[in-house]
Amino acid sequence: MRRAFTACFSSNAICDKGFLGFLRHGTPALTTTSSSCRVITLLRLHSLSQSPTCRNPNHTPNHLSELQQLLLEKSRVGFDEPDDALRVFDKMLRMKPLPSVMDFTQLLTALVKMKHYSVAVSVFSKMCYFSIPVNIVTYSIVINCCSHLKRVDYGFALLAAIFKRGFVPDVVTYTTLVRGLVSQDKFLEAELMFKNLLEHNQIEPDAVIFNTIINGLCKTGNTSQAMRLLRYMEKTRCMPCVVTYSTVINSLSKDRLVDDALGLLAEMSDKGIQPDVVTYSSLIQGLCNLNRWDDITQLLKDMDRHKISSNKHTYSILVDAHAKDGKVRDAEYLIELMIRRGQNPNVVTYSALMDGYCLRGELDKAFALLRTMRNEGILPNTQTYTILINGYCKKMKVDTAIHLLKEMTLKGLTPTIETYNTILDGLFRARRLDEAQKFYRKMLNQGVKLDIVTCRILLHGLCWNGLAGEAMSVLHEMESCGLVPDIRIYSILIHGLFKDGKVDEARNLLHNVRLKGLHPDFISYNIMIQGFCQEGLLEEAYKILLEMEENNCLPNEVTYNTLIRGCFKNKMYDGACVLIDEMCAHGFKADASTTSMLFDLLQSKEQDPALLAMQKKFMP
DNA sequence: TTAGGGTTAG
Repeated sequence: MRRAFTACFSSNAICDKGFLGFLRHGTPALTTTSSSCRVITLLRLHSLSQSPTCRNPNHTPNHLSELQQLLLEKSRVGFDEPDDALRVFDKMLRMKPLPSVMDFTQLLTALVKMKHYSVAVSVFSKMCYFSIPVNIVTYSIVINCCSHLKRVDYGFALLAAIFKRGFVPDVVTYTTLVRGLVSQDKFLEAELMFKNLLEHNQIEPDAVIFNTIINGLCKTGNTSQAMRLLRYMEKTRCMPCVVTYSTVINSLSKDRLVDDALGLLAEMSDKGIQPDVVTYSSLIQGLCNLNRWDDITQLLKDMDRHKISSNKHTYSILVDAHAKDGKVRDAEYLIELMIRRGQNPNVVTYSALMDGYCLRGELDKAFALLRTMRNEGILPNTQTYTILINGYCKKMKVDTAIHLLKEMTLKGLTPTIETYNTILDGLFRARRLDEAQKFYRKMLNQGVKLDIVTCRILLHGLCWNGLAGEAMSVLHEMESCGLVPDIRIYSILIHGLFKDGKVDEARNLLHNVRLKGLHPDFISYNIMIQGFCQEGLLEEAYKILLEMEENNCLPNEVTYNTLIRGCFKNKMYDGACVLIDEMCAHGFKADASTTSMLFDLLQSKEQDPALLAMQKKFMP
């Protein structure tokens, strides 16, 4: 196990196909599939390419104007298949005179609309090969494709080509690159590039490039800086727009600062900037996270008043919130409602409902929903399977979960680290230790990159199965591989050590936590109190209680209940009585386990004076 | 100037 762990953390080799490999990889085979629309398209183009050519520059040949109309239409609605676009491209190559740069860029746009970014890149490379004229717009489109494919490095290679060919990149070209950097978690580089462009007057910044940077700030957790940039925009010629506000509102909502977000909404209205469905959906999401149902109703009414219709996103947010809150019937009703209002649920909507079923343990319904999705032609994705796998694992049906993992892989879906973590946890919880360790090794062999959650599951699994010693060895391995354990990892281990009766080791680890300057949280403090109580070390448990108060981590209901039960167990009824009074004074209540313990004690025949006093107090 | 860039959901 330890060796396996080391192997995982030291193997970070990345397979890089390079630009050509990437092009080859991205080029689909020019074969198979047909649809009525495609046939019509091809017939039209066939007739276009057969028609006589016209070289009069003052007169657009009929076939070209037809092509332009077709491309315009396709760039609006997209082709049915990428193959269609490629066939159109081949016909265009053979046309005389050659269609214009704009015609070719419209073809690329159509591919981008269909999200066939790698196909668009390969079309571009063919254009270069056949010396088809290109311009800065063509380059910007292709850079955008590279950004979407998370290959901003190729985007920069294209920027070099732009300079080499004497074109001048404009604000759109640079915005695309900035966005590419942001989407590849290179925000600092994006910010630096933006600042340089401004300092050297390379661009006249517009709202879009500002919004891209603001979005980057939000994504990197700098919402307050994003807010400052919004304020800065107000002082410039390009004023913040609905997208600027929506981006910041979305980020504030995610940070649980929904009241600030609502403040911005009011500000927008004051300034005459109309919020749209994205603005409202972001706010609704924030309110859902805080279960502020009344405010959500209010916002939905506001949307109605302003004639802003909910879209798939809005409904999915609402379905998810209801499902997570256990209100699956309401979630089902919302899906019915969205269908009635002409919004078809998609994989996100159904997966959210499925999560609700799984949380309630209604696995039959969750599985039936998977079938419904398939019948409706909605393909379940990795997250759908992960939700279902999680549902089965929580119900200890790990074999079904593993079967689903195989099924998703066969369907060409790539499980994520969350999928693997879920199964690993399921195996440990089902106490199928050998299989868990085997599964873990398989994860490593397949090159799955572990995260801190995997480590927690592994350590928790070992501790849960009475192998705290082994878990400690894994911890040391983790540290030697450069992974910094957090307080949750230490809590798991301290819990495990106490569980195995290794009190001295638990104490040592606790000492290490303090030495490392980590701040224990409620959970870790409560674990320690429980551990000491279990061992009859009430004095040490009480010291932890005092430490909590000193460290501004005030004891909660769990703390008091744990300590009180510890007192009962160790026949320290006086102490229990004082703690009960203190707990009540703080507005906390005895939980089910403490109450039943107290009830049993009061029923007992024990003649302890403190117990008799308690009897008088609780059963007068 | 009929072609290119920015915000939301599980």
